[in-house]
Amino acid sequence: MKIDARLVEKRIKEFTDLCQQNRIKVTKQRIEVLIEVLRCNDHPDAEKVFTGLRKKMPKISLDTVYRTLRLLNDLGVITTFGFFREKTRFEANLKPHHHFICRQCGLAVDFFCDEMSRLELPQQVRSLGKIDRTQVEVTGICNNCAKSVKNKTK
Amino acid sequence: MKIDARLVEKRIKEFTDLCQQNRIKVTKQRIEVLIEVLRCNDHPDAEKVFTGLRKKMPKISLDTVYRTLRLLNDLGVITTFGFFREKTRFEANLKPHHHFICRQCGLAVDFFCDEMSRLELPQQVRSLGKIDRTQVEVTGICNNCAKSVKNKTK
DNA sequence: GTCACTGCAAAAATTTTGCAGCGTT
DNA sequence: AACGCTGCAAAATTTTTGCAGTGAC
Repeated sequence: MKIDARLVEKRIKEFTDLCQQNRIKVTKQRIEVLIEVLRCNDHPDAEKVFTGLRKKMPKISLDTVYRTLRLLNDLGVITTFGFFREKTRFEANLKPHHHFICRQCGLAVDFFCDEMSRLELPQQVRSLGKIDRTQVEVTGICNNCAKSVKNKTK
Repeated sequence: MKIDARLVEKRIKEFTDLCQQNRIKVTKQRIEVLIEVLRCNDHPDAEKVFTGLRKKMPKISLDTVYRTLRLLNDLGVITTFGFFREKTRFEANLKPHHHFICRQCGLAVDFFCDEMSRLELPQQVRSLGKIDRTQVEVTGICNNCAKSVKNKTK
């Protein structure tokens, strides 16, 4: 709940600098959405950001929150937990394993790694509850997508 | 693409046994959904399972696929990739870190662990593409939820 | 035969989009 | 002053639910 004002200033500055570089406007709503995500350290969804913000900014609309979250995510100012706008995906492989996921196309490849599977969790984590599964998620851009990105001017 | 018939038999038997234990009916649709998820090794979403199945079973409906996937997931016969029916969640913490997530209530706690952050990925994985992030996801039941579950007869 | 399951259609929930007016640059 | 952004409402997308008939036990 404690919020470090200096950190918030720093993160806002990072954001406004990025806006200037990208000719994106700095608006009250955008600043407030960023502050709200910084303030909530419990990985809020769009709805929670929205209701949290309404106390300070009663006129903000849910779609602006969605648009802003996407913008902040695209700029790399915030991240998503799991994937952005992804449907639920299923898998039948119940053996302990890990994933490589391409954040461009969603390609998901299973891999096994004894070293990782044997990892001991810090006591601090084990004390949070009963652990069922420890899984490594490796995120990146797959070779296929890397090829197509090279064609565009990035 | 290669599908091991013996493995499929084994998994179907596991499922039918669970059905008998739980007085759940074994239907053609349920068996076929399970086979389809076993057959797709690319972590399909409900829509993909549905369209894949329609070739064999043209009358199956999308809502049956959804219902069945949820049932299989609840029985522990399949898993989801990320979380089932979860909204997109955001976080402002950009430093490399890991998560404990309660699969009951969605509680997400960040934690740091040098040993994990320093993990070297197998060559097999690094060759899949450009790696941006390696994150450990620990899934379980948090202490709070464990308490409330104890009250029910499980 | 019973009652859980399916398919249909319709609803709920989540996220996106078109548009007219407003506010940042 | 220009034009990107907001809020509204409406649409699109993903997932769930009510109901009458069907099929598993």
